[in-house]
Amino acid sequence: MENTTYQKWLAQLRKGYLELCVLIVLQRKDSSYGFELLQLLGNAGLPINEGTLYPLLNRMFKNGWLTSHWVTPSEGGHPRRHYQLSDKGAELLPQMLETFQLNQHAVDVLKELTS
Amino acid sequence: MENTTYQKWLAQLRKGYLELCVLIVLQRKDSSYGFELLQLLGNAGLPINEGTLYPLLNRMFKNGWLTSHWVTPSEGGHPRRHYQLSDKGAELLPQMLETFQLNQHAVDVLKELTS
DNA sequence: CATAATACTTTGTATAGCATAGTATTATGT
DNA sequence: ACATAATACTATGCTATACAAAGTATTATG
Repeated sequence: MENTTYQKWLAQLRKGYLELCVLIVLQRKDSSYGFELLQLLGNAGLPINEGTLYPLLNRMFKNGWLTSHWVTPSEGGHPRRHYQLSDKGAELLPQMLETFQLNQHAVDVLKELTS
Repeated sequence: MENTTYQKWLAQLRKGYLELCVLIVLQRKDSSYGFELLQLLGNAGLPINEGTLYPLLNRMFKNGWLTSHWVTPSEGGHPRRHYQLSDKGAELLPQMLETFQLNQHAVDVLKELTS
């Protein structure tokens, strides 16, 4: 239990960050769906909870950052809810990336501080 | 109001991140207090709300990441609550920095994805 | 025919950033 | 002497998100 507060901190650090990651993937892949993103991000070193991703996709859709449609796979299987970047999402992504990189830069600046 | 959801996202992205920044500053400066951190981070491009920073310092103290003592400035002025890195905080900081940089790396990996 | 895998939904909990208001002391200008 | 600004910290209420856990439904497998 030694690093419980660290684990809690980790969950906080992921706020906002996960949305950025989803936007990046959807820009690269054109279209994807929840279960695939779950595996894709997991394989990229970002294991993400079902109960995190699905509500997150829903929020991003409601915010107008994504468009969505249901797809029934021709090869059979459970219907999938596919998501794509909307115009708004495509406009937002570079802003978010810039902010993310500015944060990275600020950390580097602070590390140069002298007492 | 066009980017209200972007502003909300920004607030989310700072979660966890601000704590990391405070830890970095305290490692470099040995000791600091709320009002000074407010200005220091502001000057480094991270304007931070009073109502964000003071509770944040309190939480970090309660988590055992910081030690604290009150200082009455010899030159006069309002008493200041000084904070320093605790052993636990000093142990946590490199872990957090690594996580933060891994996140940066994951973003770079995702940007290399091909459809 | 039971089980696992695929795929999405819903509910409840904890936490953090922020806005706002409040308290208190010292310095400054007239 | 007195109002105002600057310094410095505290407290309250709101909103939003990550996660755990449980639930629903379909298809594939042994």
